[in-house]
Amino acid sequence: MDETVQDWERRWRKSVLPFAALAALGQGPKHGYGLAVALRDLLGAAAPEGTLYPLLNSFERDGLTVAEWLIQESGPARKAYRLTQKGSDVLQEATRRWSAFNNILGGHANVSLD
Amino acid sequence: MDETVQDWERRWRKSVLPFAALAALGQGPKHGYGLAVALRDLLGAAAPEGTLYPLLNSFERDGLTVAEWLIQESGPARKAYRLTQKGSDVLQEATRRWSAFNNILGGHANVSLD
DNA sequence: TTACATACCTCGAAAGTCGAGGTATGTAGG
DNA sequence: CCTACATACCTCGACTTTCGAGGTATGTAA
Repeated sequence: MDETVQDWERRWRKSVLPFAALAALGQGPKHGYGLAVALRDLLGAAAPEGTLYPLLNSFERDGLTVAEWLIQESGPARKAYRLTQKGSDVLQEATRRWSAFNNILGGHANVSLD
Repeated sequence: MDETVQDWERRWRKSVLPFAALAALGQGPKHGYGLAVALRDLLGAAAPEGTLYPLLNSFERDGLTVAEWLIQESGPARKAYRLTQKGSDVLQEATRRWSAFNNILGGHANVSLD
């Protein structure tokens, strides 16, 4: 809201981006640019491409996604990323943890995150 | 749960730690070691000291906390960190965003984070 | 032909992470 | 007395991550 919090935009984005990207991919395969657009809608702020593409590479490196080149009749080729089973598992676990920590933040501090 | 998710322990900790630390300080002033213990209870995993102390320094740098040395009659001196008004504001905003994104993860995807 | 949207990427400086190690005090056990 | 452990702080350096800037290319609309 006010500029007090502005300094934390960066930190917030850092924290939320990997999970937001995973969640967006969980709704169906997406290519880099399409994911950037989806994240802009989801988070209200653009994810820098210099962050997004290395992040997608790390997803592949960790076996969370597989990528496939889609050649179009018109326009540049697209590299589409699809969640693997492992990617789905991680997303589900991340969702569980996010929710658990949300309860802690909300004051129900007797919830464990183990 | 299983080892599939194990790789994401590090990423999860990275994401959650700044907020968990801020939330823990929101329940009252703490010194570094005490915060480490509180976080171990809260997150079920120890925050490395090599991460925690630089993080606390960044809190001070950003004006989220003020520190005060407490000399004890017995035992080593403690450096206690207390949230500033700005720190409180940031914690409140972070809590709001965490919750909003939790709704998105939970499937209520029409919630905005702006 | 200028501009913008789509679509990919790299580079390099800056920032952050974190295991290892260092310093010091107090307590408990052998 | 020596060892070990808990408390309590910190730095160092290798590593990873971030991200603004820049580069390449296609298609559309003014």
